[in-house]
Amino acid sequence: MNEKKKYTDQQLRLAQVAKALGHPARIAILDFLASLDHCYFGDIHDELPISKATVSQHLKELKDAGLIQGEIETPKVKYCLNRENWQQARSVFATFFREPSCKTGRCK
Amino acid sequence: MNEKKKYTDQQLRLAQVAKALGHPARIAILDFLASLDHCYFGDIHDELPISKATVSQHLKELKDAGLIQGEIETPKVKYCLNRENWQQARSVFATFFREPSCKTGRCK
DNA sequence: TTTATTGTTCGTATATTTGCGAACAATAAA
DNA sequence: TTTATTGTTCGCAAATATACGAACAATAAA
Repeated sequence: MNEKKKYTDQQLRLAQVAKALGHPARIAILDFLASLDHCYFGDIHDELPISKATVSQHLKELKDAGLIQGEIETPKVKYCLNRENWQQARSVFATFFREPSCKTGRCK
Repeated sequence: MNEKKKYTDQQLRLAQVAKALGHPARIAILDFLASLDHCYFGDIHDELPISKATVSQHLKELKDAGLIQGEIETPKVKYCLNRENWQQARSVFATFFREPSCKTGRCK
């Protein structure tokens, strides 16, 4: 048994999402995906100054964090935001930055 | 000269802050600091399941990201949020999660 | 069948992150 | 002076992250 507290689920999820956002390439990908309904791998690659292998890797991380989803449309791969988890992330951050008194009390 | 775009300052700053938030210990530290006006190193260490050397390291990262500030009050060290940068971070995230149409247009 | 297109995966190199104990610094107390 | 308190810094080990070229898979086109 540990003597000190571990982290809450909220803290773990927030850290997980923040980590996924912790690279400019991934931010650029999300900015891009948020600006349209969907697009293909090549479109994303064209937006970024890195190799396709690296883009693919960043996309995988975003997918693992639940922020985006990909779907094969042979011969292309279609990507889009996972809008549901995107809103969840938004709310997790909003809560984090909210005044502490609002988290516990009667703050709308 | 690079052929493809680099990242915008906004994207770089957001990634930098997100990276600083990308570990549960640092989230826990910020949650704690946000809940009070200030506190001392020992108080933070008591909240976390990690060694003081590691706590000190996490604090340094948060300080480097501009999210907190420390001040020596011999023999203790007082820590608190950097409220100004905290609000800036809040707004950078809020913008990021905002609908794209709101970023360019006439959205309040 | 051969060739082209579109991405993913593999293998590898390098850099960064995380974590800890030990040593250290600065001051105060005994 | 010696001892205790409070944190930081150093040195190191192990784990992750970042990046890329090459190889590969799946399909479509020639």
